[in-house]
Amino acid sequence: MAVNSSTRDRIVSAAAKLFYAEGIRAVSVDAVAEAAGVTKRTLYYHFDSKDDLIAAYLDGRDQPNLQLFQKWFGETQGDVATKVEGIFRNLARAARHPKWKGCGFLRTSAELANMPGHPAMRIGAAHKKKFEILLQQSLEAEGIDGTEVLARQVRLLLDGSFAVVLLHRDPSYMETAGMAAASLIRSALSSR
Amino acid sequence: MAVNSSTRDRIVSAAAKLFYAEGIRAVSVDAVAEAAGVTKRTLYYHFDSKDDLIAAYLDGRDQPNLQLFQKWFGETQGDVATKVEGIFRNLARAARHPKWKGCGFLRTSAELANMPGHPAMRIGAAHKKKFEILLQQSLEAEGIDGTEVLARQVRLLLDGSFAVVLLHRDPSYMETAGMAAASLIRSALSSR
DNA sequence: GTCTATAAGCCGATAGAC
DNA sequence: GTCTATCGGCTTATAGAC
Repeated sequence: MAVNSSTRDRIVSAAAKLFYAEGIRAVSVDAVAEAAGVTKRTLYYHFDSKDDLIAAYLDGRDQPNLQLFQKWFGETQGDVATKVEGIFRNLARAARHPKWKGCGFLRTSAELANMPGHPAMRIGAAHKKKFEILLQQSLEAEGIDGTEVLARQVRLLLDGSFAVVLLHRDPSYMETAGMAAASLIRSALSSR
Repeated sequence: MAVNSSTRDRIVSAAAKLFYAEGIRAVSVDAVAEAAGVTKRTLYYHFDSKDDLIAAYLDGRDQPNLQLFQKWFGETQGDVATKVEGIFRNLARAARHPKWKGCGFLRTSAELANMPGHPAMRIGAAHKKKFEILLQQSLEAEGIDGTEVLARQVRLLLDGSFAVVLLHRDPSYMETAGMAAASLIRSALSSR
């Protein structure tokens, strides 16, 4: 029979909360199991290893995060530069929440930098690439040239703002990044 | 009498190599002591705690890193936009080295995100701020307006490229970031 | 599928000798 | 200032019962 998926989901949910709040290597499998209300043995029934659990954590964040960015882009009124700037403005608002701890994908990749082939690295890279492609498609719809490079640059500003704000705890950097992104997009718009 | 500083230096040097290569929490105090050729008790004579050692590691990287950036900026021929782009080009070259693992300051801040008041966070923030100020001064010398915002934007692109290249292992993002930085600077130059 | 119990070893940090 | 020896606790992961 199929596994009890609600137990698995509870474990992933507890892992996500703890890994994001404390960091991957700072959180033990014991702590995840306890937070999920299961024994460690049950956790190891559903996941082969802690590495497997880390991968499941990031995999579960992929679609929700992308949808949030799309929501922020879609609900901002204005041209495409303003809509992209809206992503950064919303991100700055999110970063002011006391529980905000940067980007889980980037923080995990920083922590697992000594394991380049780790499944979590592959999932993180794919997630970020999807964001880039969504961005590129939005830019392309405006008839802009060189959208691949432009989408990469906006994405560099986005990930830069995650890193910088995590270090300084000053979300205004996200608004600065949004201005830079809008400026780069407007340069491309004006040379159509 | 003064402590034997060469022993201390050997410990910091061993810590730097290991923390950068493997990550902070992945490296034990035992491993650092062994790599430095001292016992753990000697290490704890020179440092109060592992946290103290982490701070010493980052503190030791502050000036060398800043001087490297200044060297790359200074040796690149051209206007200030081209010179800044030179930093990114040199960084891309460095990132192609197999031992490159991103920015030690950013990776440490990602790993210690759950300890905002950690001495290492303060040292990292100060280091990055110094880079921003050096950049701002170079831009100001060209008679550019709004150099504070511009220096922040270039720095966001720099730290973004550290994060992105660490995840994708594709140093070409650094050249893309350098193009964006040069583009933003040229916009400011042309409106003098 | 979930439990209790435990393996086997590593963790940061310390006591006390010299 | 550096050593040997060790503390108490936590680490990932597994054995075997139900």
